[in-house]
Amino acid sequence: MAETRSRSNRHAGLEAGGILDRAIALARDEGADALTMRRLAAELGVATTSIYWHVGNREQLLTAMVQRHGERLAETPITGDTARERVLAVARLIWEGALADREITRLASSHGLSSLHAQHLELAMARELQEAGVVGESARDALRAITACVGGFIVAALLDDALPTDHRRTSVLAHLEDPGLDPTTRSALATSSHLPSLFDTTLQAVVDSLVPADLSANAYL
Amino acid sequence: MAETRSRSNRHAGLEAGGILDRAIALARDEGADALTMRRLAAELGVATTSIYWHVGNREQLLTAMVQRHGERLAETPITGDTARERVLAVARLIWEGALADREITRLASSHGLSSLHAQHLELAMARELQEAGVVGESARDALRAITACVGGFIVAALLDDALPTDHRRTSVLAHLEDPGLDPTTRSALATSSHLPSLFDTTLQAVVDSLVPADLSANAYL
DNA sequence: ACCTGAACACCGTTCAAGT
DNA sequence: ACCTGAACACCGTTCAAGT
Repeated sequence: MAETRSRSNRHAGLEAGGILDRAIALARDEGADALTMRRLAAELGVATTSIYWHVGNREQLLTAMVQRHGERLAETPITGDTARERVLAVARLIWEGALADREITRLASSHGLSSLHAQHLELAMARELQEAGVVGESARDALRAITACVGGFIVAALLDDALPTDHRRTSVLAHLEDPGLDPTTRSALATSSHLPSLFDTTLQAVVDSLVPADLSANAYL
Repeated sequence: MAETRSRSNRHAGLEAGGILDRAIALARDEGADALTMRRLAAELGVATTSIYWHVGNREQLLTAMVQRHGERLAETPITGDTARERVLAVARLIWEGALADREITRLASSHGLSSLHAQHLELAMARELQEAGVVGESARDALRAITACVGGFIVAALLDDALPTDHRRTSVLAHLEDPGLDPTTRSALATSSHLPSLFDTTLQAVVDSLVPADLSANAYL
C-alpha cells in the first residue's frame, strides 16, 4: 500500500523497533481497526509473515506497541508544589496522554493493556505518593483507586467522540421516558459535560480522600 | 453444535427474543469470544443467515443483547435510608451487576455499549440524585463522574481475573525496577487490593464531593 | 538469519433462491 | 414471511521452502 517492494527481499532491513513505530503510526492515523497484520506488512513493503519473525503474533505486537508508547508518555516532567498536587498532576498526565493518541489508548483498553500503557506514569505516581507519606498497602490501594477512576474518565471521553453528532446523544439516558424526573435535569442530560474540569474536581476528591493533607507539604525544603 | 436441525426448516419458529437469550447465555457460559454469528446459529440449530433476518448484523445483535441484559439488571430494588445512601447503593448495583455477568460486561465495554448497559440503573441514580437535591447540570455532571469511576473500577476488576495466577502479577508495576521506592510499597504492589472495599470508600468520597450532605436526609418522612 | 508464498481455519455479510 | 446454501472479501497463523 505504501512502499514498493523489490521482487526478492533477501534482506529487507526490518527491525522490531521500526515495525512497532510503523504500527503505532498506522493505528494513530488510520484508526485501531486498520491495524491488521496484512495491512501493516503492506505498509512496510514486506510479506505478512515477516512480522512474525521480528515481533511475534498479533498479541505480542500489540503488547510491544503499547509498552513502547507508554514509555514515551512518561517522559514529561511532573510539576506541582506539594506532593499531593504532583499526584494529581500525574493523574492529569495519564489522562492527557491517553487522549492525545486515542487510537492507541483504544487498542490498549480493548486488549486489557491499559495498565501496561500507564505503567511508567503509575510508577511516577507511586513515588509522589511516597513523598506525600503514603507507603505500603495504602500506597497500593491509593494507586489502584486513582488509576481506576482515571481509566474510567478516559473511556468516557473516548465514547464521547465515538458518537459525535449522532442522534443517540452523549447520554443514552436522554431519551428514556421518565415521569418524575426534573425537566431541567432531563434537558441537561441531552447536553454533554465539560469532562476536563469534571475530571479535575472528581480526581481531586479521590486524591484528598486517600492521601493525608499536610505532612510533607514542604518535603523538598 | 447443540440442536439437530431438520433438513428443511421452513418455519423454525425463531424470534428475536429467543435469539438474544441464546446469545446472552452463549457469551456468559463460553466467553465473549465464543459469540460468533456462525456459532450462535449452530447453537440455535439454524442457518447463520437467519439471524440477520431477525436481529440484523453483529453490531445490532450486540446492542440488543446489552440492552436486554441491562433491563434485567435494573429490576433489583434500591435500598438506603437517605437519598445519598441510595445513590451509593445504585453505584454498587451497577458494579455488582457488571461483575455478576462479566462476559456480557466485557462485550459491552469492548463495543462502547457500557452506558447502554447501565442505562436503566443510571436513570435510577438520576432519580436518587434528584431526591438528594441535585438537579439540572449538576445532576448530569454528578451522574457522569460517578458512572465514570464505577466503570473504571469495573474494568479494573475484569482485568484482575484476566490474569489469575499469571507471572506478570496484578500490578505490572511490581517488576519495574526502581531505586528510591519504599520496600514495603514495593512488596505491597505485588499483592492485590480488596477491590470491593476500595470501591466503597472511593465512591463514597466521590459521591460526598458531588451531593450536599443533609438537605433531604429525611425527604421520605 | 531472514524473508517468501501457499495454505488452513476461521470470520461477517450479501444475495439469489427456495418454500 | 421466513429460511437456506453458495459465495465474497476479509482475518490471524503455520510452515516448508528459498536465499
